[in-house]
Parts: sequence; structure tokens; C-alpha cells
Amino acid sequence: MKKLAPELLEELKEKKEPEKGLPPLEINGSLVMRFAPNPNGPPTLGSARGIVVNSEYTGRYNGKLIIRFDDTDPVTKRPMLEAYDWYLEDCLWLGTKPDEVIIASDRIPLYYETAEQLIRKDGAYVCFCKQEVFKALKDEKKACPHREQGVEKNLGLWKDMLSSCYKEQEAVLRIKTDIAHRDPAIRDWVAFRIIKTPHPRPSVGDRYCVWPLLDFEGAIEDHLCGTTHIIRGKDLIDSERRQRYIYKYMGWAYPKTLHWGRVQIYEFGKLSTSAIKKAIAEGIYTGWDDPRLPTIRAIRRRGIRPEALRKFMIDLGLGETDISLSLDTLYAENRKIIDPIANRYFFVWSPVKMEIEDAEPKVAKAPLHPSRGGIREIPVGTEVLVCRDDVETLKVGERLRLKDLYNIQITGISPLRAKFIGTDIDLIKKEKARIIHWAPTDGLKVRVLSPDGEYTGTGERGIEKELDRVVQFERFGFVRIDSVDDGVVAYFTHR
RNA sequence: GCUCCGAUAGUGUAGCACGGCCAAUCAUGUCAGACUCUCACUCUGACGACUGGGGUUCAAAUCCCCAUCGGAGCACCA
Repeated sequence: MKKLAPELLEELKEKKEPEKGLPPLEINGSLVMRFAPNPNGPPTLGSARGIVVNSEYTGRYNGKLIIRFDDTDPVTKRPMLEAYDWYLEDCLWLGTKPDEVIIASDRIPLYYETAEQLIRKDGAYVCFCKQEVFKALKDEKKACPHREQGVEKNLGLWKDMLSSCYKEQEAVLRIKTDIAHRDPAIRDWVAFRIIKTPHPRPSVGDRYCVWPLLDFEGAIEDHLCGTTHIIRGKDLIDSERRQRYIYKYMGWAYPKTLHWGRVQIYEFGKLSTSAIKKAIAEGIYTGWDDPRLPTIRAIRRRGIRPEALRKFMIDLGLGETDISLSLDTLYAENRKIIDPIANRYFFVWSPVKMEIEDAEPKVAKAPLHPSRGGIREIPVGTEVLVCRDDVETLKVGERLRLKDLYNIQITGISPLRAKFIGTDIDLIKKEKARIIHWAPTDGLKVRVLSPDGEYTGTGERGIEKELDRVVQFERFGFVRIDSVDDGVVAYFTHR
């Protein structure tokens, strides 16, 4: 068959292995996609999905990827200056370098230009209605008095808006849609409002007092950027219907859209960016990379590999169903990468000292990795440290083995004492006795920061040589060695 | 209230646009066993789902209707 019809074989393989993660994209000509975050906080796991999926597609189809900062709200979702770079950093970490970076707050004049054109086409009008008044009219499918005030008047009023003639809340520019549209969400929506708070970016500052809302800014940008495909949350599904009015007035072609549902991560529950910001300020979290947070920076600091995160995100696929997922799958993915390369070490949490009678001081030789070779040497005297968890289940008379050291028999619980009873591992195997790990009494002070708290204890020497690497603390889990200055600080990866 | 979506095992997904090959895929999880000087890794096996009700049809996870449940929008937030 290989000889007769290799292409058939190929086809067979493809049929058997359909697109596991992302569905194929319908493309006419070229592909341009964008990832459009608001930099009001650092990238989260949710952002990672956007970065990964968009870049996966542009990579697959040789398209162009744009990162666009939708930072047009200086107040409610005020951008954070550091976050712009954080996004770029995290993109790189995830293996993606956007082909172009666009910052909306740099391009306000472009939006003004389109706004004016829309007014000239009688597709937008300046409205002075109070919010509640307009809502009441809208709910009854009734136009407000400003809707038909005429193009010339609108142009004048728009100029006045731009020249700061009005206060906040006093005037807005609305897009004329269909005031009787069956879906109230579509009726004459607001495109620009007045904000006098300066923008946090120094280069922008108080230059503008009229700011576009997302639906307007996004609509114009997607056209200017030549976006062919948009993937966004289904909470923005109405955006398309709203934005299409602009596209119709301007004679533009609307990009293809795809949506995904809301993601809830089991381990983190619902943490909003603003809530986290507050908690950090109050000192509840140590910072945006606190291991308890669902930010990319935190995940990275914990030693999750970007390839694992990518695969995890791609396997989620593209569904409009809301999903609530557990990170177990991500951890399993990461373990596959990390387990073959992570060196093993002993770390004893909540250590308890154990005295061993009849023991000769010696140097334990333990493998650095169960299958890759390499040896670590740990000198021991007549005392070792073991975990309180283990001690709590010990009984006097019980025989067990200190891993990679020798066999002992418990002679007392408090204080904890044991006696040396030989080095032969077979004895332990025959008795199916336990094997526990231990640490030398003069080991390193180790702190492990994990999503569910902090573990402190003692680790064997040598860990300090693994700075910035992921290792496995035997019978504990994987950790990334974060610092070794004053004792070791490790970030918990997963079990 | 008005307008949209969506619903496959504990979780996430494949299959659904062109009904039969689906007593339903893969991954993760859980349990049991093997291996192992780690409660890790690996291996083996088991567990486990088409939301419900009608209809169309020789045949429905796939098409239609209703119900239920879940989500979103109706902001001068993104």
C-alpha cells in the first residue's frame, strides 16, 4: 500500500487523527488576527488562552498576529503602566512574538476621524440625554430629540465636545443603529464619552477628553489592522451586531468571528483583577506572581513550562460552552516534561529530630534521578530529621528504611529514637516495610511557597546549586528553586 | 422584562454543518494491580457520558419542536 498509494495512507492517518484541539479556520487569502487585552493588570491564564490560540492559528496558517492594547478607559479599567511590558514578556515566554504592537491610546485621532465621517453620513449624533432618560426612551423603542438634529448641527456639537466645552456625563456620541431593534442591546449605543481624568501613559496624559468605548475603538482598529478573524469571549457576541452598523456606513467588510465561553478555574475560583489588586495592596498576596494567583507570572515562577500551558490551552479547543476546569490536566502535561529532567532531593517539612543508636557516621549516596544517573552525597552523623507526618504514624518496634541510607527500628517516639539494624535493602523489601526520606541535621533551611500555604523545613545540601531550576522534593512534589540567598526559597509546581 | 447563546463520563474534549461504520474518541481523574530504595515516573486493568420529553426517519448524539438547566448582553467597563 505504501508503494501503490502513499497519499491514501497519508489520508488515512489524517482521518484517524482529526484536529485534536483547534478546528481548522476558513480562510480567504491571508490571515490577520489580533489579541486585544486591556493592560489594567498582568496577563492571566485567561489571557494565555488568547495568546496561545491566536498565535497557534497565525503560526499554522502563516498569518499575522497583532497585539493591541485596548486602553481607552482611564478611569474604570485604568491601565497599569507596567502591564504593557508584562504582556509582551509573557507572550515571548509562551513562545510568541507578535508581529505588531498597537496601543489604542496612541491612535485616538484616527478614531476622531472616523467619528466625523460617520456624523457626515448621518450615522452618529451627539446626545445630551441623561443616562436614565435615554434608557427609558430606548426601552420603549423611542428616539430621543437629538437623534434627528441634523448632520450640520452634529458636526458643530462634536467639535464642541472635542474642544472640551462640556463636562463629563453631559454629552456622548451615539451610533445610529435601529432604535426599534428587537434586541435592546443594539439600539443606538454610545461610541464616545467625556473623561477628564488624564490617561496614565505620560505620552498621552490629558491630551484627550473624549474617549471611545470598546465597541467603537475595536471596530475601527479591526478594520485598520486588516483583521480577518476575531476570536473573543462570547460576552462580546453582541459587539458584532453593534459594530456592523459602523461597517455598513463605512462600506467595510466585517471579519469572521469565533467565540469562546467563560472559563472558571477550579483551583482559583473567581478572582477579578481589581480584587487581586486590592488584596496585593493590603498585603494579602506578595505580588502579582504570588503562587496563589492565576497570573502567567505566577505560573511561570512556579516552574510550569510554557509548552505545557500551550498544549493545555489548545486542547481546550474553541467552544461557546462555559467551562470550569481543574489545573490537574495542566499539571499532568507539565509533569511529562519535567519528570524526566528534574533532579531529586530530600526536603523534610515540619522536621523532627531522630537519634539513631549504633549508627556509624557515613556519607549517603543517593541518585540524582531514578533513571538518569548522577549521585548526590549526603554526610550524616548519628541524628537525622524526618517529617512529622511520618512520625505521627510510627510505632515503637517498627522497622523501616531511611531512603538511600540504612534500615532502622524505632525504639521511642518522644523523644524520637531508633537504632541501626543494617544496610540490606532486601530486609525491608521482604517485610514490605516503609521507606521514608530524611535530611541531615545541618541541612539547608528551606521554605516552599505553594498555592495552599507555606511549608518550612530542612533540605539536603546541593539544592542551592539548582537555582531557577525545577527539582523534585521526594515524596513532596516538584518545586522551582526561586532563591538561595538566605536559605532556600522554592515555589511549588505540583505533585 | 427584552434579546442572544450553549448543553457528550468527576473535569476538559472528539463525533454533530453531509443521520447508519457511535452499545460513542482522547486526555485527565478515581480505584485496583505490576514495577520501583519517593505517596513521583512507567505499565496493565477497571470505572464513567449523549440533560429530559415529543416528533421526522427503515435508522438520531447527530435533523425539528417543547421543556429544564447554565451563561451572556440590554453601561458614558473592557
